[in-house]
Amino acid sequence: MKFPKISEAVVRRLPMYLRFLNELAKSDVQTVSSQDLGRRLDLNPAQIRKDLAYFGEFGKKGIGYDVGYLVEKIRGILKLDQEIRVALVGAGNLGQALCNYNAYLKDNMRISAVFDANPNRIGDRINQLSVQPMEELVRTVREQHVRIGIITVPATEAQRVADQFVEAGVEGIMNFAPAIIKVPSQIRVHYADFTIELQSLAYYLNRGETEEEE
Amino acid sequence: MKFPKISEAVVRRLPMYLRFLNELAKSDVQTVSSQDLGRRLDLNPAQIRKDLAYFGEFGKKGIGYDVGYLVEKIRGILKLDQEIRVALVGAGNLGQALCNYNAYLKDNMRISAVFDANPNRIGDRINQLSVQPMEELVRTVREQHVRIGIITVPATEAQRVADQFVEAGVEGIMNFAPAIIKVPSQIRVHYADFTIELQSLAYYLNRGETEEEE
DNA sequence: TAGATTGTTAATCGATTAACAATC
DNA sequence: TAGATTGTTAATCGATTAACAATC
Repeated sequence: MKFPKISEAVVRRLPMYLRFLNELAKSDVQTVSSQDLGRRLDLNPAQIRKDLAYFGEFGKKGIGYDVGYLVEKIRGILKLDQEIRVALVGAGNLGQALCNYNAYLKDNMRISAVFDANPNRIGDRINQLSVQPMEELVRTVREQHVRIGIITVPATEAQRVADQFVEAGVEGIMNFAPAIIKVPSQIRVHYADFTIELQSLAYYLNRGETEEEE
Repeated sequence: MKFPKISEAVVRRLPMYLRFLNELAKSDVQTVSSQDLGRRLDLNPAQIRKDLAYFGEFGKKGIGYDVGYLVEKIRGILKLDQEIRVALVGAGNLGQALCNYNAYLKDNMRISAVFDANPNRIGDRINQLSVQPMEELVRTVREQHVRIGIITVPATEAQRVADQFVEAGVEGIMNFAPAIIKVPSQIRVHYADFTIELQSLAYYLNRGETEEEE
């Protein structure tokens, strides 16, 4: 199941398709066309067909795509047909939020360990999990076959945590800290950088506007 | 200060430049070249020069860019030279995390009001702010001249909250809920969709790998 | 059969990169 | 002056969209 060189843009659309398809499945919709998908997701139908066609012929001409079948296929492509273990470092507000989201991530991703550098937090229970000290990270991650590491620590600590994850052998890192981290090239890093999102949003505000109707 | 049609990609790089420039300024670095920036941010220097040139001639040939001057310019472009008020709806884990981040967003964005639909949370204090009931959203947002709304509620409630923000006159919305929201076209929506980021990360994992050295 | 919709090729559009004259 | 680096034009690359034959 090897695929050609797929662009990042394509890969990032797959989870969007999946989410909508899951909604459709829940509503017992059997079939969906690229036009339906496009209307809902604000995408060009041709783009959707092209995206899917990179991975196989999932549709039927004249009919569209079988919802259940397409869900299975996309899950397979994204490797969500197996459980993927995740570890999180930084049990602060954001880290706790993500742990509790666990339900949300249910789509076969599971946070299976939480770590923190603050001794006061060690042993705290977050959504079934007990917060562990940093010293146990490498061993635990290896033992549990954790494949993705989530970083929710201050920017100054991000690189250090990333190094530990790398040492422990994770394959991907999701970094919420506002910092660029350096890792070996075979390890994939995705950023969730809230500040950048918010600052770029500011660009689109209307200039000035401090004067108001009183 | 009106600019030509700038692509989203360019706008999203500006905050990255800003962040690194701020670091340089703190280290008392006077001057930076597009090559320095590119090395650090993993971008092509030509791209950086081109990005900046959309907005003016900020550099000196043979020298580079003055760090302090460029910081001021980018802040102006992003409209961060004025305080931008932000309101947040959903005082759950994630909402609280973002409120406490307030320090981080200090770059002239300030969360000035927090709302929640849960009666038990009304009046709770989060980082100086008292959680208000949804009924007060429209009035408060108008009074405080809030320009950006942050949504951190469950997906099922996201559209309802967005509608309220729109009614109250915000100019931009930052949506953390895993749901697409519909708003009038003059209102800008940015998504911070953690699930999509994580699922697309899974794509890049190595297939299979459940068998391990034991 | 007529209508709908896919998969795919070709056309278009836009973004990134290279190259270089201008100049500090 | 020689070396460095910008701003900008031209070349390249890649992604999106249009179009349409195949076919359910």
